[in-house]
Amino acid sequence: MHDHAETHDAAGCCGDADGAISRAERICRERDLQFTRLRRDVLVAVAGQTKPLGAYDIAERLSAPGRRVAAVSVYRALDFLTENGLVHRIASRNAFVSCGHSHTDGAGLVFLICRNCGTIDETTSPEIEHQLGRTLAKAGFKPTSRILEVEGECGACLGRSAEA
Amino acid sequence: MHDHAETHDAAGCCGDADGAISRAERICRERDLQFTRLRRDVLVAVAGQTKPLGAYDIAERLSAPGRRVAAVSVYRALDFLTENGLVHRIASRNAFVSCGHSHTDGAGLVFLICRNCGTIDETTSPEIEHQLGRTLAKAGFKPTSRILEVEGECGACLGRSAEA
DNA sequence: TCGCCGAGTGTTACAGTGTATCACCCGCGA
DNA sequence: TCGCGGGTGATACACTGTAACACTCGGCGA
Repeated sequence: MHDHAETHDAAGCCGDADGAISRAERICRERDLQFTRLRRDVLVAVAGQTKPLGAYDIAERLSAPGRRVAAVSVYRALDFLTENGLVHRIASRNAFVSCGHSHTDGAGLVFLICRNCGTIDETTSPEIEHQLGRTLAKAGFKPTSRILEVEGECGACLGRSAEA
Repeated sequence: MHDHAETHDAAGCCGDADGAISRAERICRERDLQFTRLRRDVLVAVAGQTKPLGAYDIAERLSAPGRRVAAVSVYRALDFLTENGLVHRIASRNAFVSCGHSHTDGAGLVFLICRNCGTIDETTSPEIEHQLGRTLAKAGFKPTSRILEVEGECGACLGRSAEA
């Protein structure tokens, strides 16, 4: 897992990598999929961050003197993880974040990307999902996937700039 | 302009390149910006399509035996055009489409991307915009820009597959 | 008129992102 | 034991985007 696993095992300090891992294990067991070492490592790398990581960043992090992880392998692992809803791709950044919500599809997922600190937050809004459904129906469009990403300044950064 | 300009000058046949051009000319006049040949050519190339074009596609289209247009130049023109709301970037495709709506920012722009035929449509939904505003406010997030892209099957393709 | 300046463009080089392809390993069932 | 399929390693390559510098051209003040 990671270096200071003993000092905490709940959510918190690092994007809750442990939680993501156990969720992944459960999902793979349920769907009869392999949760291999590479896939686990990639998920840990992504989950240990609130900022999005590029595939090449991940490859670099996982590579050590003894082991070289090529970007291709990372992409394959990321494909697997995104297909199973464990990580999300941030289209506007060409980067990936681990999924916080154990999320029911169609929850109206919104990504909040902070211009200032680079942190990515997720929210959901059933109302947006509902309105979007109406809009699509009116347009005669049958959706298979959607992305909603908002860039701006997060609450924490707003607070910091206000007090300065 | 384009080859058969006389046969029509309204909307229609080719994504309404002419309309886009005249809108661009007006905007540049209003804002005291230069609507140069390169910028016009790039806009024409993009506006003549309902499918999104990559920057390199555009460069290729604009290049002719006598003139070579480098991708860099296209990127610069695209930056200019997107800044002024004349074209939009489709983040999920790394590609660009011309903007149909003479659009007031904050209209709740939605891109509908057809999996099947590749066509991109725009709609707007003030209701979504409204809900999104509420959601962001609740999260304490101050937005500067947003993207909402939906992938799926467009009405035309649904019709075609139904009749088959 | 001369020279400067700034915007736009051309050009080269390069960094970052993503995919195709083939080889290899390894577990598993026939 | 053999073959098979999924996962991985490795190389090569295509596509996307940016940095840096040179050049042109029009405007403007000395």
